[in-house]
Amino acid sequence: MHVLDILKENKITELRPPQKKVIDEGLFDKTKNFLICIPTASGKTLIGEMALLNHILDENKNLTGKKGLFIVPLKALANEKFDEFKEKYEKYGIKVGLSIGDFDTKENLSKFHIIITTSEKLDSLMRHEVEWINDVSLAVIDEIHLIGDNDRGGTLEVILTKLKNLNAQIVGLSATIGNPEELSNWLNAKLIVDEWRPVELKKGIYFENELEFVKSPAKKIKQVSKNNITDLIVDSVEEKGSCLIFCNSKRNAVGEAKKHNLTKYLTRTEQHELNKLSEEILSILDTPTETCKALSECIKKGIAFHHAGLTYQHRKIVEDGFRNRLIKVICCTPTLSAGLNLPCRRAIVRDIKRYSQNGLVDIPRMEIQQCIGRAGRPGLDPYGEGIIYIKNEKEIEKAYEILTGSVENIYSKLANQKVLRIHILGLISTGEIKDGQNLVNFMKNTFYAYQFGNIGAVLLNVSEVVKFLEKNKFLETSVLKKTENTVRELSFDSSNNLVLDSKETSFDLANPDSKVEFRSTKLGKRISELYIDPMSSEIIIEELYELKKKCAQLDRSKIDQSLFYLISKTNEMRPLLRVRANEELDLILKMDKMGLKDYSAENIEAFKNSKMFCDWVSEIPEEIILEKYGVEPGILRYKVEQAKWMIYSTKEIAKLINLDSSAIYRALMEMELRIEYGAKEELIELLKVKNIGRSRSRKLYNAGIRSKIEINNNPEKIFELFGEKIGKKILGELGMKYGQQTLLNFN
DNA sequence: TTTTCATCTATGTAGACAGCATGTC
DNA sequence: CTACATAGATGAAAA
Repeated sequence: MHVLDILKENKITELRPPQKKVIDEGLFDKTKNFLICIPTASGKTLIGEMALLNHILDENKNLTGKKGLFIVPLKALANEKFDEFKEKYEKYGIKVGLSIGDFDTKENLSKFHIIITTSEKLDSLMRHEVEWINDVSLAVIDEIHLIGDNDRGGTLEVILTKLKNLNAQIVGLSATIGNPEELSNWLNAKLIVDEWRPVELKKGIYFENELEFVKSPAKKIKQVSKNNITDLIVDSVEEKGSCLIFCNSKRNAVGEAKKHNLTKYLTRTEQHELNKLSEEILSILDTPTETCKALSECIKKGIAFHHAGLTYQHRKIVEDGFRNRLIKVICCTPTLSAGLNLPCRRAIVRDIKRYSQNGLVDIPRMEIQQCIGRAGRPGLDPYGEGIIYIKNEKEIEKAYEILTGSVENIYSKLANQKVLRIHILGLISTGEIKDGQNLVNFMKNTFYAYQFGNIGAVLLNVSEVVKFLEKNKFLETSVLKKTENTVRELSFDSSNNLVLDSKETSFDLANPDSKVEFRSTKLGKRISELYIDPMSSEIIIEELYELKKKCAQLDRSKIDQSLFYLISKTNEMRPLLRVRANEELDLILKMDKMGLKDYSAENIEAFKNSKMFCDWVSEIPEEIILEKYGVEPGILRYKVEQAKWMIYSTKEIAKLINLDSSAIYRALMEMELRIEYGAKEELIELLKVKNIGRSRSRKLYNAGIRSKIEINNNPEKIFELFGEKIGKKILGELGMKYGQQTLLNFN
């Protein structure tokens, strides 16, 4: 078998039991779908890889011309797999491509045989009607149980429904779920459930230095401190084991890390290396923040924390330090519970409840199982220990139930209107759905319809969404029988405002005799491609018109602020920054000054958000922004990323509603550049040069160098400001980018 | 006087996908 | 607004 040959060439000579089982059940039959529920680290990915190779190469290891998709839930994971697959399979002539929000491999994706992507990006690609999609004969979906995720499950469900219609082989890789049969039946897939693990996992409960295992004898943990958890991690570190401690909030993760000191248990070399890491942490940002300092201090003591407030670089240092076994313990939030391959000896779940919109709720068992499942490093640990820590004897029973009971069922989240809005518009704007019958058929094929049987409620929901889309001129419906493929133009009134429909077409999706046809408008099509919620588009359009009315009296900074406020009101910008009690009044006063009268909690939050972006583009130093708005570096980056996307989308919408000659449009165009780097207008020209960002452009500007030409004319000054290495980079880039000869010779 | 311990109160609460066109500190 | 853990403040007792 050629697939197994290739594995052998990659030094995989023996398959693990679940992998064998899947092959025996017919993985290499290209028409057979699979749902595979096996523990993390038991070799799920390899099953996906085997399926990919089976499609892409024929018996003689020649390319078949077919494509396989590898769909993952996280960008970080996509990057990881991309590197891994390239390394392993490019030597066979297989081209591996990566397509995620931040990054597309340079060449057209049609050239690739394996495309690694996220579900949202795949959805977006399908909206752009890429023709290569028809060459896809296999889709491997990692963490397919996320179809039950509140926020993102709907998208996964839609792309799966589409993939089913494409007749591609579907291989779903899943964590343990309560109702795997339901999902596998919907997928028309062979279900494989296996508990096999490469390293044995002992599940246990820890209470007052007593470690009680579900199936093994209890163990008394030696008391070396006043803190139960310290004792538990010291016990592990003394046996050369590492620990992950899962906490329910960022604050708690940091707090937990600060509580312990492992210096006593470190060798001199380790201490030395840790000190170096600690220094490195401080050097990530120009001015280290409180978070940086805290992390740096902890790392010296052999312990770290890990959560979304850390920048990418911080996280990387922590993860690598842990893999190299320098960092002994990481206190983390769910950032580390799924995805990333970061096993440990002992996984400790410190909290079994967490805040949500409905107050304190139980953390889903599935998640706790995933945390616990991180225990056991293949080749390093004789066994792993997955432990729930409890503070109160009363909780013992509950913990036992979590460890031994069944996990939750997963349920379709397609009923959610927000999810439906964006997907129905998407389906109609690509022409996949042209009429009511198409829509009904599509909905009938979804997991939602399969799971709930009765499609009536779904259709009611869907009708409402269609009406919303129609009302806002994102699509048009007609009960006539004629078919028009052309995308409709929008109509505007004398003052150039979009004319919205006041009447609704009446149709009844549930009635097969009721014939209704759908066409997306230009605006709808674009919104679908921009990948934003149609409801956000509604907000954007409304607010843009409002702004247009008053924009003559507003100066430029007021327009900027209004634009930031506008995007902060969209769904995509959520969750917003929380407003603390002591800031509320101040914010309301500032809103009043802006002429904003609606002081609802939501609007105040949106306003706070918008202020932060204003400060960001006004070049307020990062550390001051973080302090002022109570955010952490990682969150600020994330927010800026969101804002950049929404500013772009707002600009595109402005263009379509005939605002493209207004002051608002010009502000949006400039803002697009400014938001990314966080800089004032005067720096825009400099920012366009590669290797020049927020702080370098400011340095140049203040030194009197304010254009590309001036950079090229003042090389000495550049070297003086940035040193030789960076100076060369900047000057070299300028020459290349603008097609001029680089005039200078540096030797 | 300083340190330690117990009690009360105010405070704040996880994560991270998407456009487009190419490279920040 | 949910309901809890935590940090910090306050005050009392011990050193």
